[in-house]
Amino acid sequence: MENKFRSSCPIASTLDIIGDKWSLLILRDMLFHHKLTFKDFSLSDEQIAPSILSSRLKLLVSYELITKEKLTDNKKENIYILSKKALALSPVLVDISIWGDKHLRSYNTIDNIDGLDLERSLVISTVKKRYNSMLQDIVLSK
Amino acid sequence: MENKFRSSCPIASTLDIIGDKWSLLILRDMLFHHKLTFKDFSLSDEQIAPSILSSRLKLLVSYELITKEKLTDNKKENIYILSKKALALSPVLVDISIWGDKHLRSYNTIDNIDGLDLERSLVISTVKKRYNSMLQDIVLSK
DNA sequence: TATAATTACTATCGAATTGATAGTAATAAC
DNA sequence: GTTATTACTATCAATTCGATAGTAATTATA
Repeated sequence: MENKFRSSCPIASTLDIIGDKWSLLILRDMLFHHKLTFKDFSLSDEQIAPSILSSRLKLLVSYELITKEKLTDNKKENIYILSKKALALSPVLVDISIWGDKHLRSYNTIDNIDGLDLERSLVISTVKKRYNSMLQDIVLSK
Repeated sequence: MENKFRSSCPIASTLDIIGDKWSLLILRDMLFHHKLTFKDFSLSDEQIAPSILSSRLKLLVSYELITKEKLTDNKKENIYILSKKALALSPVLVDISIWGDKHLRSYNTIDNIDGLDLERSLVISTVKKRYNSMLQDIVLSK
C-alpha cells in the first residue's frame, strides 16, 4: 500500500499501480461486465482468491480508481464504482482486448467479444456510455 | 514458460503474458528508447535484476514478441528486436503513457515525455516509424 | 422469531515468485 | 597476454501469492 514508484516514467508508474495479474481484470469486470460487488468479482472465470481481491480493491480505492459505496436499502453489500480516472483507462483495456483478440489465438482459445470489430473510439465511447447508464439505474434503486 | 492461461478472455490472456511489473518496461525500452541488448535493459532506471530480465526475455521470445539476434561483426552481444506482434502493442504503451502522464502527478514525479501532447495516432505511427528506421541502420552496420 | 444462507471479508500457511548479489564463460579490447 | 565487457546462471533470503478455512454482520426463509 506504500507509494513505491520505481521511477518517474509514466509507464513504470502506471504499472506500479495496475501492473499485476489482477487489477485490470477487476476493472474489466466493472467496465465491461458491470460487476459491482466483492462476490461478483469472486465469481469471474479467473477465480481470484479473496485475500488478493481484498488487497487489490483497497489499493484501487487508495489511488482513487474506484470508490466503495453502499446502496441505501442494503447494509450488507458493498458496491464498487469506477471513478473518472479509472474510466480514462478504458482505451488501455480496449486496446489490450483488441490485441489479445488478434494475436493470441494460436496459444489459447479466445472468446469473441461482441462489438470489438467496431472502430476503436466507438467501442470506447459506447462502453463508457453503457457503464454510466448502468450507474443511473443503480442510483435510482436506492 | 508454460501455457497457463487463466481463461479465454482476451484481456486476461494478454495479461497472462505481459501482465507483470517488467515485460512492458522491456518493450518500452525497446520501442521508445531503442535499447537492444541485455546490458541496455539492465541499465534502466527501474533496475531489473538479471535473473528476472533473463526469464522475461525468454518468455517474450517464446511468445514471439521479440527475437534474439546477433550482429554479424559481434559474436558476444545479443540484440533483441521487436516483432510486428509486439509493435502492435504500441497503442497500449502509448495509452498507458498518456494515462500516467495525466493521472499520477499527485502521487509521483512524472517525466514529461517529448511529443506525448500530440495526437495519439500520430504518436503511435511516429514511434513505430522511428523504431523501424533505427533497425535499418543496425542492419546496415552488419 | 429462530434458523439458515449470504456477503464480505480476515487469517493462515505452504508454495511460488522476486530480487539482490555473486559467480562464470565467452568474446572483445588494449 | 591481460583486462574489461557482455550475457548470462546460481544462490538464497525475502516477499508475495493463492488455496482454504473461518468469522461477523446482514438478509432471507421456515
